[in-house]
Amino acid sequence: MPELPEVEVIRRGLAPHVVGRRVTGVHFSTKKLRLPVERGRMRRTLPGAGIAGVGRRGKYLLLETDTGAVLVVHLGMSGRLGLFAATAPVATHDHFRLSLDDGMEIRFNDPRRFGCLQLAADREQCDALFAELGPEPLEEEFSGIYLAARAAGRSQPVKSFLMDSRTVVGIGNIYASEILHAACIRPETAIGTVTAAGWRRLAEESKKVLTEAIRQGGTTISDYVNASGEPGYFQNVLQVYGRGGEPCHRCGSRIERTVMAGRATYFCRRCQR
DNA sequence: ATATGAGCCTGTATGC
DNA sequence: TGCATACAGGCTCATA
Repeated sequence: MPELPEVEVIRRGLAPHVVGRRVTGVHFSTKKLRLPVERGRMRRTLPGAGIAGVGRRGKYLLLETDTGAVLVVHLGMSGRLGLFAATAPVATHDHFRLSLDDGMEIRFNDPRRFGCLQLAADREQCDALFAELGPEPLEEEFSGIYLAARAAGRSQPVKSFLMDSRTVVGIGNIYASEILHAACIRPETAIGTVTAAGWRRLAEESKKVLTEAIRQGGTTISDYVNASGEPGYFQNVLQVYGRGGEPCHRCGSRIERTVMAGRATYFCRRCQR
């Protein structure tokens, strides 16, 4: 479900309600997630800790405590993170609940269980988890120059390259199609052939598309909701994703749908070269 | 090294 | 109504 904008919207929604609160308990489902959940360690570490901040790295959400420990949450395809009254009924697929001292709970719900929960003892362990990750797309270091340098001498399709978290974090299947359309570049273009101007447009449009998606509260196709349970609005302004057969808003040609590396891919043959 | 496909799971929509 | 199939926002591993 969530790409960078959705995780960022959840982060911003959660932070004002949980920073400064103290953890009073943790509860788990018995189901396994994509990675093993260290329930014992979390039970020993989290209760009593204060929440010092809510961070984000790519699609990972970070619950930072005043003991230095960081709870790292990834939502996978279908994960949700929300704030609920502790008295609210527990839902199917609620895999983790973090009880707070004001009677609220942060709940992680994930039907497909592609998400994961990890506990880093300190900042160093946390950074180690992210050692392979590329730059944040909204940071200055993410630029056309950077992309061109990373792509030099390689022949991967540009869509796969953009979706590779080692290239840049946070860009998933929806935003990859949207960014490529905004930059007028075909998804299958070999990265070795993209021009300097093309890379500059890709970096710029990545920033624009992701920023606007955050402003719109993310993209809700079927089930994404923010920390308060509300949908986003960016789906209403998607230019290509999910619009196969419909006219391009820019040139009127039919948007095409193909499959690349097993993922639905949308583009306009006329606008994107 | 690099590129694709399978696999991890459940839920929903579609067609027969 | 039931059943089979396809597909879904991510990521990792095996295989070519």
